[in-house]
Amino acid sequence: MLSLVEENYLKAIYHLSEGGHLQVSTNALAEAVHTKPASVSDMIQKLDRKGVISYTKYQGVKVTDEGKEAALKVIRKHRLWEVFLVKHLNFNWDQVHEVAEQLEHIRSPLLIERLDAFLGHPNVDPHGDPIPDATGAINTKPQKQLQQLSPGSEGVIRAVKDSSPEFLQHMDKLGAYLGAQIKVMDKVAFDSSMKIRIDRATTIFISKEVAQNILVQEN
Amino acid sequence: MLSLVEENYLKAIYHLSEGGHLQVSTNALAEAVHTKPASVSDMIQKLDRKGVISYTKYQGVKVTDEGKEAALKVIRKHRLWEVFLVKHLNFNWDQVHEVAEQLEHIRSPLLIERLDAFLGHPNVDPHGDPIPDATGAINTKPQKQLQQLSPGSEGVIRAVKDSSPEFLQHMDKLGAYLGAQIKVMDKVAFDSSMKIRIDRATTIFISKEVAQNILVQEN
DNA sequence: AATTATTTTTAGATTAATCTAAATTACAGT
DNA sequence: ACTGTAATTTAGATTAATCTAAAAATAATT
Ligand SMILES: [Mn+2]
Ligand SMILES: [Mn+2]
Ligand SMILES: [Mn+2]
Ligand SMILES: [Mn+2]
Repeated sequence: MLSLVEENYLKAIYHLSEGGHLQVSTNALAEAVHTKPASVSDMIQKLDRKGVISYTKYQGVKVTDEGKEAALKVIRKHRLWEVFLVKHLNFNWDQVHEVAEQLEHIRSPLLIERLDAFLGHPNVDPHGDPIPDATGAINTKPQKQLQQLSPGSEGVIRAVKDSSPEFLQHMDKLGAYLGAQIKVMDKVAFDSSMKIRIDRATTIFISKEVAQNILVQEN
Repeated sequence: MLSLVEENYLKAIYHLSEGGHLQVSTNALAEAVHTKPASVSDMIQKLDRKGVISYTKYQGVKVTDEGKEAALKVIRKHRLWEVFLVKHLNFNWDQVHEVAEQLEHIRSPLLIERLDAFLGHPNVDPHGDPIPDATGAINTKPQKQLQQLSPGSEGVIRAVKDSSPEFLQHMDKLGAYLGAQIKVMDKVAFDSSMKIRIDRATTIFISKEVAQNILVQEN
């Protein structure tokens, strides 16, 4: 049984190790959970004792199979709640994260099972992130950063890498949304910025930073 | 700003003082929040310092206006979530309390406002308890304990005083539900048990204890 | 390889919430 | 008014989560 705080640490470790880094460093984790490295050092020893991560001093941590299962349960809840907020309570996609961060800790197997059914067993959240099923299985489709496409190629926006309100509000301003059809019109070699056409209608310019945070399914 | 634990104490104090007792005793509160009197003694001093209750040593506590406002916000959330669970997630009325006990602490003014609208601004929860509006106003209708009715009188079940799973499951077994039409057929002087007819169809016997926990609106 | 610099861990404190045991106050019945 | 019981409060500890400052280990640079 993990506390709310322990769940947040575990989820952060899981997310940090998703990015390829098998060993998650103390400093990176401190940054992610907004605490100091000293606090992290204490906590990872506790999580190691609980068996959800494996930790060797000065070498960082790694989630165990048991830890992965626990992390995925929290992530599942987080994303299902996000779907509820957007689909049924008319939240915008930039307003859901903070609330879901709280709701993900509600303990009730029945609740999450019923919520999932109520929502029609969605497989992605409002940011395009996949929702693990009750067993923890994730349905992951091949996606590329928009930045990696070359002029002429087309695709559909499927997810965003950055779910911060700032980025999402910028997306809204650009008229870029999940499901939008896009075509790369031009790519500037100098700064990797791009000109893209959305829904065969409007043409916009986006910076490299933006293009890196848009994930597309290529046609 | 109150912590989750402080919110639970405050809500308990509010509920205990609803029963007419203006001053809530340390022991009663300890029982209600499942802690020891020593812990309560500490906590009520803190809540007094925060201005939500007024406390004089050895004399018990009383919620202040500010405290009442805060308590009603938590109660509003608790009851709205209960409605959601029953109406949309198919929970039975005996399954909602524990989960609502957690959900009532989620902090998001937007969430509760939207949830209220989504539910169609209900004014009672699944146990017939009134739901305070956003300003804290409660719409309270005249209700009597079924136990107080005399033979021949009729009415409608509007609420239950006891929301424990045990009592609610017993209600289910009896076929007694909110909105049911009832008529008192007979009342035994010896033990105050009653014979009542539900929906002009089935006749059942109920004990004094049961009759005291059923609230009816008399015709 | 030796010396810095960085990262990580430990030591020692702090705050919130709880407990047990002891001290105090209030109340009730003679 | 006195005395015993019950209720309440205080004292002192404990656990979880955090912090700052200092020590130790690792990594990077001459
Ligand atoms: Mn969280
Ligand atoms: Mn998301
Ligand atoms: Mn609660
Ligand atoms: Mn209720």
